[in-house]
Amino acid sequence: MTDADPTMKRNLSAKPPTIHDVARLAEVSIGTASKALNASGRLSDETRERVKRVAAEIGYRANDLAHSLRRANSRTIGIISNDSFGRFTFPIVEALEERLADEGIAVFMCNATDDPERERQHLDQLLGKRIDGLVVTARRADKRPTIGISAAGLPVIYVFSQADDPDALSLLPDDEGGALLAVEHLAALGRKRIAHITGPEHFEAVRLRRRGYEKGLAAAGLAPNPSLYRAGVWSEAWGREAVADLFGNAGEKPDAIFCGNDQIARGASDALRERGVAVPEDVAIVGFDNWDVMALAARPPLTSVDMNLKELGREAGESLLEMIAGKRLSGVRRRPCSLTVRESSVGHKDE
Amino acid sequence: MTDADPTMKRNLSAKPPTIHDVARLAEVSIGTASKALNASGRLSDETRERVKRVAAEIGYRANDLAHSLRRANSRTIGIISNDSFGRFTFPIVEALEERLADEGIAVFMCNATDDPERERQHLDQLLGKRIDGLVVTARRADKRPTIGISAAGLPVIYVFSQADDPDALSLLPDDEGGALLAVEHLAALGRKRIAHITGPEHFEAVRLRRRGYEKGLAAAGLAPNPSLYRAGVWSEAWGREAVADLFGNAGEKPDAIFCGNDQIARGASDALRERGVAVPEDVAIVGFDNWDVMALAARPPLTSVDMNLKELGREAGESLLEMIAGKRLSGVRRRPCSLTVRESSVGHKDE
DNA sequence: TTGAAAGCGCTAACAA
DNA sequence: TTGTTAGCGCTTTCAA
Repeated sequence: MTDADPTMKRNLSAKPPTIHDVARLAEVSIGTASKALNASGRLSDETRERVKRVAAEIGYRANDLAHSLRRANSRTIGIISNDSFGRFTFPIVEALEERLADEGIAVFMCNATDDPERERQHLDQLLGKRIDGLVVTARRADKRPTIGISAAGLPVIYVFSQADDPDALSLLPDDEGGALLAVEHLAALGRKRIAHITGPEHFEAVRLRRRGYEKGLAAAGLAPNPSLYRAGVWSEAWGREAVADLFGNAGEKPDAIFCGNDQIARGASDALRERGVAVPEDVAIVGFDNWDVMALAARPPLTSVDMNLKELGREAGESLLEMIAGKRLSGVRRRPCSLTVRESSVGHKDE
Repeated sequence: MTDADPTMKRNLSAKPPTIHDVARLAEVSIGTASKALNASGRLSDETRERVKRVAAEIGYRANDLAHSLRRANSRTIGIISNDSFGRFTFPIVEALEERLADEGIAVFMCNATDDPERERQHLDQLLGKRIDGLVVTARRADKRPTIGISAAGLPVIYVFSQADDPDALSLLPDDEGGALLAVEHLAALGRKRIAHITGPEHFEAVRLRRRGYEKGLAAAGLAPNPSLYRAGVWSEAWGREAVADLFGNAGEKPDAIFCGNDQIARGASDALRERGVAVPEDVAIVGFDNWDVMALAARPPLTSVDMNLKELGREAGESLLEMIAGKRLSGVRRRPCSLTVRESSVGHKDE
């Protein structure tokens, strides 16, 4: 695999051309070449064209390192995840990167996977690279310790992750509002006995979604029934189990289920079908996350709350840009969720 | 949200301390300070300690930009995905980042989402940052055009993505070998009529896995039966449909199904259960990808081929480091898959 | 309109 | 053992 042919050896000494090379070949001074390439200052068109032509010919690309050294900024930011990048952080990071790329800002990606030592190490490295800003993200939307920034004045944003420092800016989906949307939707369909099967209560998102669920019931004039609320884990198996429990014994059955995520919703949907309960005719289902893999594969496809993560990422980029420009932002901002309606709540659309 | 209190205004002029500051406060020359902090050269312990103490006190962190400008390397690499980062690329990128972080190399993340113009733009930016190496990745393990590198000598690795340039290094999972593992496993369990339900044939992975499937049959002395091979799409619905087709008409039924991915496998598994066919007693199932969300939620959990993507990423990092060190690597390298055995092929483990 | 030169922060070669 | 200085590639003043 290793090529020993010396003529094929990659030319390690082939350094990229510098502005000095351009200036020499175009027979102008370095200062003139710089002016020509940066379209700044007064210069004859002839000279400018000549310099540009030479630059293109030799494939000149300005060295951003040198540029950053002169200016105080690196046009670079860091994004650090204290849990492995996953399903939730990914759309966020992607949209953020896209927004910043528009401004010519590059993104360093660091994964600290809940290892504080590694986080510190990454942070130190990023600081050495003189990043202009930092984004902290996580898998769980719970509070995390404020990042130990030794560089005062570095703009920091927490996305899908909440700092315990009130001076920091945190960007989160509006879990409560999302849940409210779901319940309003079910109530508007005439459902009266709306159950809520959700994840572990140590997640702040679970508590917030529950609050939205209860507000939704109240707004629809429905009395909350504690036996229709079930907290468990984030799995399909739990969704099936909770349905077995809710429908297994005598007593009044729910006519709708709002689930804490799409996996639970899918499990619930499967369990209902297997019991011979029709979805959505007998029981309407709404999930949370709008994760296509789950929502579309379920039978019928799931109506689900969408956290608009891409939008969240784009906005994080926007805010970071503002902070880099000198604006001070802080506090917790929650962005609205939306509802994607499919057959699990409204029946076959074509019928 | 914007804080107008001037005393709270972040100190934009608070530049990070330089080695000059350290030298001044420690009352030594800049050269001495540098030597002390880099643990190089002869120096009195007393001076070295004093410099280090001062550096720690004022929170000095060397400016990597200046450092990189002096040395020819930036200790930075770029990773560019020509499709959005997803389920497959993520573990790869993560492991790669982790491996490189060990060497103090930071990773720029760029997403080009099949937009050649954006890819060019990102590449230009990365070149400006004087990256030491580049990793190209993609969602589909098919051939892609060699990246248009104007910087001769820049080490490039294609991971989970294959360049059409034979001089480039591509790192891929061994799809054929993985399929072989699956079929060997099923044959060893005594299955004789092994079907293969898979994805679209325009994927190279589909063609390779089919070849592995056929080799596996041959190795077990089983005659290939064209009617047991079904190519379709990568969805659960297709898995269900193919099962309905395979089991719907008279004629001999398969006693095992090797599926092209876990979604198909799950669909197949669901369809079999709903037909009253027992898995694995009547029909054993093996999936591909070992995607926990699918494999563990299926009933029973799926035996599946694991592409060892983390390992692939780690190895990509390793190879890139070697290339940066001057080694020339090229060609297509396929890394072995492994088989994760669960109840869909061997029945309840506890019984 | 163009050129010369300082300096961003750092390291390394050389001088003291 | 410590200090001085050139120079990495760039932009920007100031001078010509």
